[in-house]
Amino acid sequence: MKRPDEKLTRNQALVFDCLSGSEAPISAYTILDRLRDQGFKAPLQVYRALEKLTEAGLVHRLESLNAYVACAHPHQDCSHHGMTAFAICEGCGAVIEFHAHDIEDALGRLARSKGFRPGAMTVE
Amino acid sequence: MKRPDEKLTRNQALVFDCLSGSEAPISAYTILDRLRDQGFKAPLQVYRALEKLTEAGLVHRLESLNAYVACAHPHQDCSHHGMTAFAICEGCGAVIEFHAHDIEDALGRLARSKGFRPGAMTVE
DNA sequence: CAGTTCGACGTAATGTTATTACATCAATTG
DNA sequence: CAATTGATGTAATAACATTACGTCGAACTG
Repeated sequence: MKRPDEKLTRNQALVFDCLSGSEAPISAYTILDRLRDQGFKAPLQVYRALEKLTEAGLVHRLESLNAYVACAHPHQDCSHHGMTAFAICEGCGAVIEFHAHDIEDALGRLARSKGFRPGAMTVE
Repeated sequence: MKRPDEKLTRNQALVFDCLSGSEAPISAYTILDRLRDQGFKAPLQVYRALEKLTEAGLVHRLESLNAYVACAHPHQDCSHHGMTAFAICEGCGAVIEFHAHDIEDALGRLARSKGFRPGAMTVE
């Protein structure tokens, strides 16, 4: 998997590679454990990296799992895509990521009709 | 708010009433604190009740908040409704719960087209 | 260059959310 | 009655996440 490491710091790159190399979503503490050999010692090192990567659209958080996954198409900028939806296999943990603009629009309209201004959307 | 307490045990009824009486979603530990006067002492008392109430469709878990909320229309049986979607105010925490069958169907079709058989859906 | 600011980092401690393990008790049922 | 089942009580622990505080180095600014 390609890694757009242009502006990534060392910690961010390590976390991103760890996620990219994982078949299924993994938790922050799993990442921590896997990066102990690279010098990681504290959760914060992972969480700080995850925060930046998520902001950059390179990583997504799966709310229903408390786990993280590398973006399936990091060349595009997911952070500009509005909603990202995930299909998650309850058996093996495999994740399919997709963008459905029609669904996003429909949800946005529904929310607005209730007086909400859509910020983030979670669809899993 | 009406409470369909037919088959609820004491603990389940207490937890349900606590959620029903709350404006915004609250965490399991907040529930625990609010029920200390009623004899609650351990997280498990809350989690066990939440599990049953959720199964019964009387309570929903908001994955993005790690919090719980009473069902907005417990007379219907949400557990038979497939997807339940939530609009959550980032400012005040107010929640609107709604069912959107067209969106549910569209998501289901998308998931199936990727080889998934839809189990649970989270839309927030 | 000196001084300042700012972002990333290191470390420790703590806070929050959820589960496991094990014992008890009451109601049902064969 | 014996056996099973489901709800409960209590304690301990696991899993996930944040706060607090100090250091360092790069980039800007005078």
